[in-house]
Amino acid sequence: MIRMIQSLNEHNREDLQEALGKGGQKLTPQREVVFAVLLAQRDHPTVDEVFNRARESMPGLSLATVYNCLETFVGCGLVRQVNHERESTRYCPNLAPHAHFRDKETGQVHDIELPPEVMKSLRSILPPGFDSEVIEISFLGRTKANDPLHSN
Amino acid sequence: MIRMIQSLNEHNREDLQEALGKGGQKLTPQREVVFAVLLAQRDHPTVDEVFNRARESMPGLSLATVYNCLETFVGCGLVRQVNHERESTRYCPNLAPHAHFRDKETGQVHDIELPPEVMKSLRSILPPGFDSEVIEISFLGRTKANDPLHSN
DNA sequence: TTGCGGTTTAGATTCATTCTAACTCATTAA
DNA sequence: TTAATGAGTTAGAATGAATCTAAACCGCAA
Repeated sequence: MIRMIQSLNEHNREDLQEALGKGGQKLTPQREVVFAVLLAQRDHPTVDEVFNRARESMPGLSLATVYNCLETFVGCGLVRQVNHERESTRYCPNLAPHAHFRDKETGQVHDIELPPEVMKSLRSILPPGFDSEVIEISFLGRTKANDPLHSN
Repeated sequence: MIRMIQSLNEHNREDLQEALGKGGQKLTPQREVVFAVLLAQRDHPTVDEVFNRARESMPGLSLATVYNCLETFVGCGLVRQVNHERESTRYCPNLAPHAHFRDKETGQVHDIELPPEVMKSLRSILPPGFDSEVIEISFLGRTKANDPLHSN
């Protein structure tokens, strides 16, 4: 698939700048390109994938910078890390609470919406004294129909 | 803590032998020692931790063998891998369905029982066409009281 | 213009894990 | 008894994602 990496639109750039600002960080050209890559194709790319896509519009970009940018985004709460077993970390700009479904065959990662009731029932299984900030839920399996609505 | 690594009791050795046999694998002295280490202290050790504990009773044991043994156990369904972020894989002989709670401060991993209703409600959030074999749930947070009942 | 701090960069380093090839050892075949 | 087979074990090399390091860069304030 040929895909032009356009820069961020006005709205997204403002969001990015604001979130970075709150975390005491600046908006740089590199950060803008890396963020644009994440928004352009929401397929949970690895750092290498982000790197390769970003270099299409910014050839001088270095891998270390992509690591730095993504770490900064995570620190500012703009982006979530997704880990499966010990494979390369993937990145996802979907901030709504959601689980991940990993297709055993294709390796593709799909977002699964998490209704509040389910979150609540999960929190309820913690014994007293256990205080959880983050809950990670991941499914591993197969997708029979490739529902395009959920294949991001 | 000083801890003697005893070998397996009759009952556990039989279980191990049977499970290995079903997977077309043999019971070897190394596998017995590694399995005994997992049963002796259910604290989700890393490979290195297993290695160090196992060498107390079998000094010639090699790290590669520990990797091999643990992989064999996982293949035979005797043991589960536990991953958190991209830290070293940990191993756990608790086969009942359970989630993991990771203490942000100590790094300790606690098993959290998973009632069938919760499993069901989780399965129900998958859109049609998504068929999941494995569900991994992990909490990250703090434990206020160090409840000894759950600190394995 | 100079200095400063944060950012970017290339390359080196780390470290868990996997791979490789030699070796051991029990069992089977000759 | 000996040879052959094959799974398991071993030490060390190789891999690869991620981190570290030190130099270069850049916008900005003094």
